[in-house]
Amino acid sequence: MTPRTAIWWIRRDQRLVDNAALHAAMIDANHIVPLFILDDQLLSSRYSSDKRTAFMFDGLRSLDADLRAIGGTLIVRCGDPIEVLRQVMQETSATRIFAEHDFSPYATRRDSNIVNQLPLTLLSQPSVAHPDDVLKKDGSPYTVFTPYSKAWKASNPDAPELEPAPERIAVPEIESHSLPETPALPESVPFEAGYAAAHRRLQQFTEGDDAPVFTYSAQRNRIDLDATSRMSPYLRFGMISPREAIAAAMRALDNAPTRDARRSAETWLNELIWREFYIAILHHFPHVRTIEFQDQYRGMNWINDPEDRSAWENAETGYPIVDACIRQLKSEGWMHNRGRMITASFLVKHLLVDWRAGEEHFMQHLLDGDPASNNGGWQWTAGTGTDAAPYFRVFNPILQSRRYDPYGAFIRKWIPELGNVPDRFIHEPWTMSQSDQEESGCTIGTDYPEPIVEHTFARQRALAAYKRSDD
DNA sequence: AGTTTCTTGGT
DNA sequence: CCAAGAAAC
Repeated sequence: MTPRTAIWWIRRDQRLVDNAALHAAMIDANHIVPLFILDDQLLSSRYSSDKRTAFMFDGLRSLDADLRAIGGTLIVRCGDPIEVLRQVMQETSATRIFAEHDFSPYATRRDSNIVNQLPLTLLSQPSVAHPDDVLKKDGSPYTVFTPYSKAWKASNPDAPELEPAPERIAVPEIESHSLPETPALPESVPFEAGYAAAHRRLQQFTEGDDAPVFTYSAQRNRIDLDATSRMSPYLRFGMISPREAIAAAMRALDNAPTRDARRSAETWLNELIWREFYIAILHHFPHVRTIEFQDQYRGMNWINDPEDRSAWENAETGYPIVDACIRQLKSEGWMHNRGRMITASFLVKHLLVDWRAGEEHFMQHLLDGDPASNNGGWQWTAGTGTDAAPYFRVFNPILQSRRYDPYGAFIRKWIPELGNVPDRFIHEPWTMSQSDQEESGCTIGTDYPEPIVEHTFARQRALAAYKRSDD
């Protein structure tokens, strides 16, 4: 058989199972170059993150192991993608390049340039529904989630069939750079990179009659429980295919033992569709990356006090739930979604710090940091986005804390200074009397900060600022 | 995917 | 006074 070589250009599809680009490459050719390009442009961006980069390198090492198990190896090169691709095509006589789409703005620019110069074929995913496939009747994109999700479900009624991993792969012997060992992923990060770990977590979340997905509706907001899927870091890098997650959600829908369980599975499926919604929003409205989707809020008078911003970033706001969530973010590289809403609302509304500052901080720490979802979430909280919360929805951090960390277990885990504070004060420790402070070994202002802003005042100030912009 | 305040109908 | 629901922010 004459050798025919194709490049599988790996980007956000770091897996062998259900990989459209790999599959297409293997139909086209009998020699495959599984190529990952270390792109300086991306690694040096101020939105990049040491933890996320370390997680990605771990994932690539895991992918390399998976490739070696079927007779191949991962090829790593550094440099400008188009130059690297040209060079590798020349070295291997590869005739075509296959990659999965990446709809984020930088990737779109990069790929449309390369498509014009090299035989690059882009395949479906990372979203199950291509952003151009779920549109209103008049051909315009949806900007409200519920109708979008209805159209999405109508065009994707059944669980997708997954493409299995290849059993063998033949990779030409060419030079490969080794991946940097540093920065290493800190021990405190509770995510193991790679497909095997992702698949295990997905199974644990969705399989069996007592699977967590069946109690998701009731428990997903409980910040003190491990009741969410935690799939986001894996989906971020395609360490598992979104189709596999969606297939699992649809299977759970079919297998749900009770009406309540079915509703729960539906809720989780909707979360996966939110991800697709925000990919589509960023694709159709790339300007949301820099400015507000709703133009009436483009002239907001943010206070942007640097001390407030740094108090928030350093978990020193004096609101235990906010500070605990920020500590979780920095330690685990992940934050519970309820925590994301609480901390984001606090920064944007209580402190009137521009949402872009929070977006950047999240990008610097989240393993799952993704331009589409992160921007969508921040604009949602700021009330400036598509289908966003109306501006007057200001979270009360004390109420949220009581409701979603009812025993204060999450707060105590992350803020040991408050470990002996009685339950009735754990959500607002500044209300302790002098003697309560002494008894619990926590003096407010010394062991744990005073609240940097008073809730009722902050709420009124936010409402006024938004109202001014709204008029 | 919210919170606060006002209104109503009960005691 | 209180609870529940409506209305406003």
